[in-house]
Amino acid sequence: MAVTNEEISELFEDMASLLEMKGDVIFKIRAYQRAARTISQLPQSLELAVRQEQELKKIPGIGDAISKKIYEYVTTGHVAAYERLKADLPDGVLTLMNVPGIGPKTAMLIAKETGASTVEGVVKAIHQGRLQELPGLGERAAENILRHIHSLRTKDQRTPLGQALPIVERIIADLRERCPTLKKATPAGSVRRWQETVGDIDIMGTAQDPVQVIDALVDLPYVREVLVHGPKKASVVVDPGLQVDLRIVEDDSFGAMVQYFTGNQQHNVRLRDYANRMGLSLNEYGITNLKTGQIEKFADEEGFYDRLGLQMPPPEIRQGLWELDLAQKHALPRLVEQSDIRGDLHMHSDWSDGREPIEAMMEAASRFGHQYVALTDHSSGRGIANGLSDERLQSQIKILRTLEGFPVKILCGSEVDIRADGSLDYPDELLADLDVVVASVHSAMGQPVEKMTERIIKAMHNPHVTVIGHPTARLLGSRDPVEVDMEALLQAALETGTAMEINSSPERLDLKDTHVLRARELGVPLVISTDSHSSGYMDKLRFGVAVARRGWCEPKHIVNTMPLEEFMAFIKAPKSERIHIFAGRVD
DNA sequence: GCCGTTTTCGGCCCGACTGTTTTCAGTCG
Repeated sequence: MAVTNEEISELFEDMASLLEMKGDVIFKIRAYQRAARTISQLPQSLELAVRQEQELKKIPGIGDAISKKIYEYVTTGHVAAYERLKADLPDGVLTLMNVPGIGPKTAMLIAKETGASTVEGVVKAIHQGRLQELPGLGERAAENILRHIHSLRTKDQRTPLGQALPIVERIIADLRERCPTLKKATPAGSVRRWQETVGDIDIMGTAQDPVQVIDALVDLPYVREVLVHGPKKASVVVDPGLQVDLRIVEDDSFGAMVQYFTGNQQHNVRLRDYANRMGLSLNEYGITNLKTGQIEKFADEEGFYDRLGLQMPPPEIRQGLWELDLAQKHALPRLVEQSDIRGDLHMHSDWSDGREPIEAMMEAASRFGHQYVALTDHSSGRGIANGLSDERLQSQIKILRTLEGFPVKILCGSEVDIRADGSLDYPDELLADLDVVVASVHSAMGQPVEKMTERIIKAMHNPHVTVIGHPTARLLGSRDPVEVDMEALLQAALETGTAMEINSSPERLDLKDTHVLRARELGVPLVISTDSHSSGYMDKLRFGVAVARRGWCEPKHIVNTMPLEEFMAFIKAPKSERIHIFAGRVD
């Protein structure tokens, strides 16, 4: 059975909770929590690392004891220390912690004193008045617990970035319109880090009249509920049900504040640890000299990091992994930017399921500033998407080859279905006429992992397949990714010279950030495409660029940053040679 | 349990909020 990093991360998170219940040393507990959070965002599967006998201790926050436990879990399926802890404590204590407001201490107290081991048991204990009598708890606490039980912590209460970002932009625009004194305004938190989903929205600003801005937020027509309304801070819930926190701060502490609220938490923990060793203490107001007690303020983040002798890491890679080590050496990578992208290799016209004619798409691509663009309408297997028959594809190719009047170089392409058995929808002779072939899975998504992996790898071995489109076929919040051995796909991509797509569509973001980081490590060619179905969609490119940045990609890691001539040479070369061309770029 | 520009021992991020407390513990981000 495959062991996922997520599973291992949860195990250590649980171990930390159990240790806290037992009243163990807080620093040991923190160590487990740190390890858990680091593991949840690692690019590479720990199972694989163990099997390849790699050194786990190189991972920050993982030392002797934890690496041994990882080894134990991967090889035996359980961790003895964890089982012992669980056996020592009342049943169900971990379940109780699913209620917001109930942490390890309270869970332990409730389980021990009331015997409740389920959420229902807690409700019963409250109705019987037994919970209220416990030391440290009272009527208010019981009321809060009851209220929170209705909004149980579940994993999927996060909002896709694609939905959150337009809301942020609208709020900032509306505040600007209503408050002339609003100076700076920027999102912080997971939005600024371009995380694929966000829990809430943080906005930081400076203004001559903070009250005016705070009041303006509270009065916005799409504010559904006001949670907090103070002179410098407000928290509201806006229409689709998303919490927005706005803070207005003094100009001179804006840098420290934005840094603090951008996180992520792991990054901040490591940064403050690092600062402590310099005799400095960090908080959201500035940098304090521990000896003199003097506080320095910072109007911008660059100054803040600079005071610590660090290069400022882009928000997307503030992950608490290795960014601070590189920042210290002033050796952070120059991450890819939207302006580096020279072409879009995945889009549809009204020949299949796009909404606009070819000409409109080409006009938009030209306006966007692309040097080249591939039209990739669906293949015949996508009946529902009005996929092109062999004959229609042939006539489309003819039209595209003679289309004139666009500054952008037009490439003939197709998004061809990878059928359930790994064969493709078009014969090889037809595929050979195309410049760019994006091969994607759109059907039989429930296949077991071995079959799905084999299926996609078979498509990679086709000499005409340029790119694998949205490799896991997930739809954020609505469709789980297909089960596939990503490591095997990436290895096959290397062997066959096939590129992997970063699909920029905000509901896909597929490959995802951690896959991209792994692909980058291995040297797999990556492509950032939009999968546009209308001309207005092309600017979704920024989402794909953000995923690439979260995967630490520089321009050289992305195939479609190549200028036209270089790109044409790349796709004209046989696949077996492409990986060498690409590697020459990366070295 | 982890880690090293002061340390292989002795430190370990920081503050806000809440509800329960008369000075703090627990939870959260």
